Amino acid sequence: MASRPKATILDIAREAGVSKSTVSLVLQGSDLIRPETALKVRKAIEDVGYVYNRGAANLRKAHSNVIGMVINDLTNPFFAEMAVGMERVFQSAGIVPFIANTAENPVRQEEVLKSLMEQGVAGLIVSPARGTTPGAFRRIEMAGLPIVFTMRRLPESRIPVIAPDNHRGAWLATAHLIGKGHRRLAFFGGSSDLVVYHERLGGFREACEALGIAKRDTLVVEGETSRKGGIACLETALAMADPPTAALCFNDAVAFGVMLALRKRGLEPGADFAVVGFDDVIEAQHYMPTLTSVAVDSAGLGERAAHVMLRMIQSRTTRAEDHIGAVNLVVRDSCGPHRPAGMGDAA
Amino acid sequence: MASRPKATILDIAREAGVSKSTVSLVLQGSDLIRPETALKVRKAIEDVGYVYNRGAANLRKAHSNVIGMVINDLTNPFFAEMAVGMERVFQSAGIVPFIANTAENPVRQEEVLKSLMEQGVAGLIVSPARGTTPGAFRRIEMAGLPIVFTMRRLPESRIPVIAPDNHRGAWLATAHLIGKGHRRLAFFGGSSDLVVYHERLGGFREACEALGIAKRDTLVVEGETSRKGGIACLETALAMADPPTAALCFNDAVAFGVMLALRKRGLEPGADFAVVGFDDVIEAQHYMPTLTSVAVDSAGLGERAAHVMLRMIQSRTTRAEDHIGAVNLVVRDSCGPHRPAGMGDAA
DNA sequence: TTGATTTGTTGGAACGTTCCATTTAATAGG
DNA sequence: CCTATTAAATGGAACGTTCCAACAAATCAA
Repeated sequence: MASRPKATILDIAREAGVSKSTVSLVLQGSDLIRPETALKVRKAIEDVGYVYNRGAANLRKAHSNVIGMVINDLTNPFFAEMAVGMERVFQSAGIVPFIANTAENPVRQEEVLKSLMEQGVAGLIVSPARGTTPGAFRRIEMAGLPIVFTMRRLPESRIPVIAPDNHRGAWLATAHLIGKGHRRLAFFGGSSDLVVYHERLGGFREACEALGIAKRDTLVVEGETSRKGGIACLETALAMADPPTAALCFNDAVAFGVMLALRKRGLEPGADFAVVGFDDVIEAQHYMPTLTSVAVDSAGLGERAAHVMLRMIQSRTTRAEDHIGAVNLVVRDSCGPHRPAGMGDAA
Repeated sequence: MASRPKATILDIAREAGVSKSTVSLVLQGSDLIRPETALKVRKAIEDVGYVYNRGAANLRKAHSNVIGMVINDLTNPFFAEMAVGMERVFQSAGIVPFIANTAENPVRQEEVLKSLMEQGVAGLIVSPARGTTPGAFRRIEMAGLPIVFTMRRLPESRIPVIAPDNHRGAWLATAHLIGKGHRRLAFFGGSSDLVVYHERLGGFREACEALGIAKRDTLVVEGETSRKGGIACLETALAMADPPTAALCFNDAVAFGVMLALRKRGLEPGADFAVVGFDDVIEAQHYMPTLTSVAVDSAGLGERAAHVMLRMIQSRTTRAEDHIGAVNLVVRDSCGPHRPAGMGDAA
């Protein structure tokens, strides 16, 4: 039913008794058209139920108003927060972000990128899936399409990156744990095929060294970056001879998993074992106990990425500087009481 | 830099020494082409860094392989879970879903829908923003574009809906609370401009009536469908003369807010006040206490929606039947231990 | 040999826009 | 009254694909 053969600009022209060029001008809001004519045209547009065909338009002007946002894990609230930040700035620039999920699957990522490019997006904001091959973005770069990475960076690539200061964040968190008196520390979750992993782990290691924790009192357990991964990490750690008493987790999801596993063993997070997360997703302040975490300002990073992208599009360049976002440690309850509450920040 | 004037099918033809028609055939994987020719062409494609222009193609065949998914709140994990379900089925059908967020803003929704249509999507899966005007989808229907609603339905619309059995879910949850011995019940969160709200509230009311709770022992507090909304609802309720001892919440986010607010007042969710959520997002099983909630099988609903959409596209119809998904109550700890515990004395 | 058939390949006309160059109409200057 | 100037509207040639009708070469039937 319905499905008449789709109105075009010519149908409108006929309906309004003008030429297609006039209609086109009206559609673009040109002031070369007499207001009354424009009105007549707009009415016709409404009448025939016209929908603009951007594909056809792009054929001539190649100036799409959509950018693609490719995310490795949509179910991580972190990315949703970031997306919201981006949308804020894109909206006011009249451009629409389409989001696509790769579910951490490089093959899927390839498909999604292909589709987005074919669709003629003006730019790409990507958080690459784990295991992305180095050459995966060559075609996009060759096409001269603006692209920025968020959160993750690829080993050799020259593509600009917007990411938090992972090194410093990990350093701060580790120092906090040591300041609490812990002497046997662990780093939980993540895997070494991620550059971020090395950054965070590096911060952890340096802080340990600088603050006098011997390397042999330090434990690193790789694992999935999810609650499940966190649970597994804790199990592994507690099975060791001289188990750690505190852990910095690769991200909040892992931290939640760790706390969960502690509870299941009858241990109290904070009192019996200190845990710090990374990302400071909204849930962090709602957990029991509330989670001390490295806040990375996800929405802010999203906004920043969007701005960088806009600038790249405007100046039609494919280069831009990296941007390392400030981080700060939000101290809550998951590392035990830190003095009488009162001037705490855990809101 | 870079940005050579973009290779087209003709450049490939020249490079490979064949005609553009041949290239086109190769791109479509036609078996009318001699394998060695195809190989030659594919090599040329690689060499010139060609990217297919789907806009141009659609000009002729109008057969896009993307569908748009428009959701009202990307930060609600519920939708992420649903999106993942959809993606699963779409992927195997070779179609790519693009997700766009409306942030519960009808104006934004309008823009997003417009953009998606202009882009020539093959169909639309929409969870309408609150306050969507009745006519918002007229143009889409006029265009004969397949569209299905998820989760929410519009008052008068004939657009097919995929949603959980809200009425029954609320009924079950309410019955559970009453079975626990509660006699003064509240319904927290949501607002009456949502059809879902009336469905859930309806289930709540009917259960109360059927199980002998007088209407005056029943409290309904509208509010935002977020943690913040939940907090506000609880404050309001506890300020009443004869406060309720249990609440069914519009969704899990509200329930989390309520539990939070209880804690802040020194009350223990489950023991001092029972709360039930709706949606059963993953977090529900990780909270302290774990949240009793109505599981709606979000991923399953996503899959179902995707299937319906595929069928609509194939049979090029714009009609389909509603689908009401089964629900079931997942009992956890937020309503207290299983014995008919002490009620009464709140606040 | 000749015509018919099959197998690969190809030119050209769409598709719905934009935009340049032009035309037409109206206004002003002399 | 004629010519410049300005304002408003227009025709037509792109843009990068698909697909139909047509073609050439090779194979087959007689």
